[in-house]
Order: sequence, then C-alpha cells, then structure tokens
Amino acid sequence: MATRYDPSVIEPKWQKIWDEVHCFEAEASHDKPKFFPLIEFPYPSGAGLHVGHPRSNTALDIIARKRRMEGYNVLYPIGYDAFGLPTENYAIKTGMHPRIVTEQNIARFRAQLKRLGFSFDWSREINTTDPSYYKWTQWIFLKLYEHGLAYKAEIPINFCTSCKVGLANEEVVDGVCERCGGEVVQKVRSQWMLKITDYAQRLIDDLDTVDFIDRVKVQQRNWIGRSEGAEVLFTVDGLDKTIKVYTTRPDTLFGATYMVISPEHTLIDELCELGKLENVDEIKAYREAAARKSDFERGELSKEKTGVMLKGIMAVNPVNGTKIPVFTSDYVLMGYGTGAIMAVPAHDTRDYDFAQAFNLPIIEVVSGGDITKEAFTDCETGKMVNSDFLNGMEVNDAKKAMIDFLEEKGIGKRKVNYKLRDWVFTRQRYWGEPIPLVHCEHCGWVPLPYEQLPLTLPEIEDYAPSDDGSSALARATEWIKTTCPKCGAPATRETDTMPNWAGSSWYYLRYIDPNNDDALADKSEMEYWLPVDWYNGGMEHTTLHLLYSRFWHKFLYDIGVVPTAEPYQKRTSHGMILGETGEKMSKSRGNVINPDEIVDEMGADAFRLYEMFMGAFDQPIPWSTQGARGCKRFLDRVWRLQEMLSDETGIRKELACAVNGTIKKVGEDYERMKFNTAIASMMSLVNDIYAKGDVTKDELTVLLTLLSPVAPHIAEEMNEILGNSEPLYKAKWPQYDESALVEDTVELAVQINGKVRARITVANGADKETIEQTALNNADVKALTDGKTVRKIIIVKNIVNIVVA
RNA sequence: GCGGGUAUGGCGGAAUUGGCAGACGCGUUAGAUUCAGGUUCUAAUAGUCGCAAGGCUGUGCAGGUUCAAGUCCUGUUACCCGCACCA
Repeated sequence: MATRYDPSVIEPKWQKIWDEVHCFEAEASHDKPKFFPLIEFPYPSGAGLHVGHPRSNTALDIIARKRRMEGYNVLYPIGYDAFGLPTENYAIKTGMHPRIVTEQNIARFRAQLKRLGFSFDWSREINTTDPSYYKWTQWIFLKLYEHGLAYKAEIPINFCTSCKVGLANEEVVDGVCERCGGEVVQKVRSQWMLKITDYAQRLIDDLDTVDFIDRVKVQQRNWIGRSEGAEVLFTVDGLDKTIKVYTTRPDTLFGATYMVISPEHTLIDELCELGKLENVDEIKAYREAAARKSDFERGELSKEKTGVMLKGIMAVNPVNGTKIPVFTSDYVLMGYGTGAIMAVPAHDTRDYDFAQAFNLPIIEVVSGGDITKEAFTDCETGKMVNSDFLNGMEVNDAKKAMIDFLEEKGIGKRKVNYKLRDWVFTRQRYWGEPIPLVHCEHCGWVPLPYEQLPLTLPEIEDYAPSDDGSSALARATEWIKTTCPKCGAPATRETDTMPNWAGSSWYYLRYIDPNNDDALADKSEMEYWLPVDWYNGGMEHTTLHLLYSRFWHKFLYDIGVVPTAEPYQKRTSHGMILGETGEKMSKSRGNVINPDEIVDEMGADAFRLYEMFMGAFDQPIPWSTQGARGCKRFLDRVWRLQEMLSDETGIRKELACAVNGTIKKVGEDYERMKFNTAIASMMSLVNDIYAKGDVTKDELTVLLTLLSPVAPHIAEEMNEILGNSEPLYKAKWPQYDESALVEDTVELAVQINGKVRARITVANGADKETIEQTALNNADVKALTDGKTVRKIIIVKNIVNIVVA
C-alpha cells in the first residue's frame, strides 16, 4: 500500500510548502513569549557548506521547531558574513569583482542550506557586504570614534609578507599568518585601534550574569587575563629619571637585584640623548636584532635569555636604597605592564634563568624553597625573610603590607593589569567596510556626517594590496579625494578597511529589524527580542568573536542604543566533526565530506539525524558515512510503520509506558542538547512497536511529532499520509502522562554482597517487608544464603542488596 | 610552563543524587526471505573458563572510602584543545 520512502521527492515538496506558507517567519505581534536562537552565520567560501555547519544549524533548528510547537514566537535567522580575505584573494586571482564572487558563493550556500530544511526565517536574511547593512557597521564605528573609543596609533603590527596585510595578534598562529601560513614580521604602521581595554573589567564581571558553558567563560577570562599587583617607581641613580615597573609580587621587592627594560623602552632613547650610556652601539644592535624578531621568535627563544646591560647607570631600589644594574632584554615585552620589570631571581623563573646566565646575585626573600636549585614561586606556603618589616609574614599578607607601604611613601600604588590589548581595527584590504573618516590638513581626522553613510566601496580594477602594504583603495584616487566635512578644504579618505570581525560583532541586532533604514534596529523590537536566548557556535569563536561582540554590545548599551547589557543569554558549543580516521577534516588531507553528496545518497533527514546521533554534541567526533546509513535505515523503518497500522485508536496500554517515556526523554534531552540519546530513545520506541507488530494512528503521530524537529520532511509526509488534519508545523508539542510511566510490576535485581545473583518481580510500590521476603525466598538466593547470617538488606531503586556473612 | 578537556567492547557512544556497565547505532557472524542485493527479517556479539548450567575478570594505571564505585577521595599516565617570557 505505502510507497517507498523517497527523500528526493518528499524533501523538496515540504521545503516548497514551508516557503509558501511562511510558517517559520517570526510573527510581528509581541503577544507571545519570544525565543531568539542564533547560530554563527557562515562565511560563504567558495568551498561550499561543510559538515560542521549543519551540526550547529540542526541543533538549534531542533530547539526552534520545538519552541514553536510549544507556543513561542521564534526568530531563527540566517545571514552571511561575507567580507574578508578568502573572497578577495579569489577575486585577485580570477579578476572577478569580489561582490560577484560573494553573490555566487551566497547563492550556493543558500541553496545548500535550503536543501537541508532548516526552519530559518528567510525573510530576514542579511549580508554584511550589503551597503544597507554596512551602513550601520560604519555608524557604530563613528559612534565609537565620537566617544573616544577609536583612535589612531603608530604601533608595530604583525604584517603578513604574503597577504601583505596587517594582522591582529590573534590572527598570528605559531608565528605565521593564520590564513595563508606566510611569514609574519613586525612593521610599524598607523592603525585605527578600538579601546576594548576600557571594557576589560566589565567583560569579566558580566560573565556572572550569563549562562555560557564553563569552558567558554574560562577562556574569556583567560584571554582578558586580569592580574592584581602594584606599580612601583624606581629612580635612576643621580638622574632625574624614574623607571616604573608593574609587579604581581610586591612582597618580593627586597629581593630585586636588577632591572630589565624592554628593548623598545623609551628610557634607552632618553639616556642616549643625555649621553649617559657607555655601550650605546651594543644596546642599539641588540634593539635592532630584537625588532627583527617576531613575537613568536621572541617566545621561541625562551630557554636562552639574552640581554645587554645599560652600562653607566644604576637604578635605586626604593625600599632599601640598594643600587642595582639595569639591563635590556627581549624577555620583557613593551606591550604588557610598563615594559619594565624589577627582577627578583629568587622567586621568578625567568628572572632566575637570566640571573644565572649573567651571574647576578639571587637573594631569597621568601623561605620554603631551595633557591640554589630553582626559583621558589609558591605564594601559599612561604614566609618572608630578608625583608625588613615584612619578615615573618605570609606572602599574601606581605603583598598587602608592601602596597600599603608604597602608597604611604608615594613610590607605588595598587594596580590591576590585563593581558587584553586594544583591538587593531584596520586592514589594508579592499574587501571590507570602508572607514568613514577623512583626513583634513587643517582639522585632522574628521568623521563623515551620519547622513552620508553608507560610504560605499569604489569600483576599481585591481583588488590586490600595494607592495608598500597599503590597501588597493589607496590607488582609487578619485574616491580618495574629497572635501573636509568640517571646513570644506580638500581632504583625503582613509584607505584602510575594517576587519572581518566588524560585521559579525552586531549581526544578531540586524536580524531583529533587517530593513530599517533609520536605525540599526527599532527600539521596541529590540526590547522584545533581546537578548539572544541561545547562541550556538564553534569553540574557535568563543574568545575573539564573542569578546568583540560583547564589547560592541556593551558600548551600544552605554549609549542607549540597545536595552540589555549582554547580547547573548546562553552560549553553547558543538564539537568539531573530524575525518573518518579522527583527524581534522581538511582539503589537504582529502578527507572532507561534502554535505550535498550525503543528501544525494540518503536525504537531508537522514543527514540531519546522523549529525545529531553521531555522538555527544559538545565533543569532537569522527565522521562515519556508514553510521549515517544506519540513520537512513532507521528512517526506512519508521516509514514502514505505515504498513503496520492497527484499527485500534489512542495510546494502548501495552505501549503507554514506552510512548510516554519517550515523550519525556526526548523533550528533556533536546533541551540539554543530548540529541544522541533522544534519538536512541526514539529508535527504542520503534523497536518496541516492531516487537509488538502493530501501531495505532495516535501512537505513530506522537512518534512523528517527536521526530519532526530532527527529521522534519519525513515526519510531515507521514503525518499527511496518516490523514491528520493539521501539518506538524502547526502541531503542539506532546505532553506525557506521568501516571502511564508507572508499570504495574517491577523487576528488581537481587544482589548478595554487591553481586547480582537473582531477579525478582514484585508489584509496583510493594512494601519493604514483601520485597525482603520475596528476595529471601528466591531459590537462587536461598542457595547462596543457606547457612549464612543475613546482616543487612538494603533496598534502593531497583536493587535489593543482601549483605551476608 | 599555565588553563581547559578526554580516557568505557572491533568502532561511535549510553549509564539522574554512587545503585543491574556496555542503552542506541555501526561493524561482524549465523540463519531466513529474495532471480539478485549496498533489501528486509530473526538471532548472537566485552574478555575468559566450561559440552552445558554456570563461574571468574572487566570502564587508562595504582591505592582508598562504601552494603554498593565508570561515577566520590589520594596519587599517577597518555592523548586532545587553547594560551604561552603577561612580570
């Protein structure tokens, strides 16, 4: 009677229906409770969708579909994060306009995503490269500029010699460019910077107000890298100069036996000018050598400490007046703290190594270790020694006492430091948002008036950056020439563009009101929809993207644009899908699975089902096409349930426990993202039905409803064939009957001294006495307890443990 | 080095507060159905001893707590991810 299960027919059929009836679009009305799930919008690369995208998308599609059935107004949006290097590089190679490349890639992604049947609200699709979108990216940048959070700085940047582009620290991996693997060198360039450091403390504190999985919070905190300590002023002996250091160990100040300043430290220049240095040539040579090294190389050489003494000067330890030498060494970084340290070799491993190499004194000020062997860095067990008024104190008390002392004397103060650095916000690239500022000889940097946004990219022929490292825009002479919005004099435009992180830092806001031309989103809409209720994405974006977008959101909150302090209420992460042999999927390994091929072979439903069934959602997991076929087989089994329809109706007693138990299990497991066990329980129910031999329409409808968030097409089709009046996209999520979960009788395992020896069946709710007697009268139990003393009988759950001796 | 994670059959993985280890699926084996099978159905499938009934051993490793430990405690090993001279 029933036709064969053919996903290639029913999947396009239902996708068309869903499109036509607009059933997955968010409702304009604010009457219902809202639910706003979010997945990281894809970068539309030329390679097309990979199997990682559907993992995240399906997971939240399941939640979104379930929420709709539970009566929520759901906004599950999709868009494309389309500015950036891969597209531009492809455009340079082929001569195609990056816009065309982007359009083609988006068309491919859209088609692939639609084939998988996600319940996105396609009416709100966004694209970061659309001028009507980046108008608001530029608007936010101007607001940041207006509030002093965007500034230009001459700073050494990481420069990829291959991409010819400045990279943020986070884009340099293992000393090479994250994208192309090219060599990265230091280059000084004038860059736009965003003062994310102003928000460091709030970015830490507000993690307490959101529901992010722990490891994400930990990573955010580590990245921000807060430390508490003190700033201490050392003087240069005989000169009116000071060296400010930052230390987390002010307690060890009496143990400082030398100082080290970074090779880039300005004190070197000042001392040169004063003619105080006896070995200027040596120092300058060292400085130049350090400049040639990248941060990575400086880190690589961590074993061997190098440096040069600043001959001719001595520093003075402010707490005891001791004169100590000053060195410059590249193990002290200009970018952290003050670029200068007091060295306490007895209690810092790096200082210890350096002191050993340069034969410098090592003075113990915290007892408890053996400083002839290694630095003693433990703060918990040691006691202060050789430290005047600190002697005998615990380390942590000594820290406080020393800071109080420094503040009292005016030679230092309490200080909190962060590893987080300001965000390098410019790229010397064509395919990014133009920075809407002009440079005027008279007025300096002047922002474009808001009404002139968007500042669109000019049409040019060649998108490659120039060899000097400036963007292709630097050659768009007509576009560059403009007039100063302030004084009307001739002025030039900024030719750098924004980094890829810009558009993705606020995209969730645009989904709320994607076509608004007067604001990035309407206020009352934001009040209804914000914050994002559930954000899922990869672990690779849990530091940078998440931090950047939280920063922007907080800024927008501060200036009254958004109504919440945090953008995302809940953040989860899916594990990466690895190749069949457990290695990372990559083009070079040739182990990439193309979703299209899987859908061609077994359909979108089986593909979705497998991606959710393959293993724990948050763990990395190898792909198995064979495993996917198993999921297709399960759907075949579900399809054939149509041939087993019974004339009876309702949920029959024999299946009541299984059916209601599955409703409970599936509902709970979806919420906890335990998709694998939810699906396992549905498989079990199907096995139960097969064992029974028939199924009622009502029983099958429950199963289809539970299955529909994962495998929506087959569920809808079978629901229709069953003759149910409403399609599943209008259905209610089933409720379970608690009383049906209780069986009449229960089987108990009887243990003797903790080992299972027998099984007994008793009436559900039987009293202790009855259970004990039943157990003791069991033949197997009797045989084993005969002649022994029963010490104790413990009855817990489904276990009876008889302790005998 | 620091931070985080993981360890269970041939494989992916299950296992509320400690309570029957191996659910569910893959693979494999046997049988049935089929002209055929990359179909379907039935059965078996941790190891080991045994003809069998049944016994013993088993959750990286070594101890411990408990009537009872994959789960808790102490120590230890391996692998994965992130950060890395952050003073």
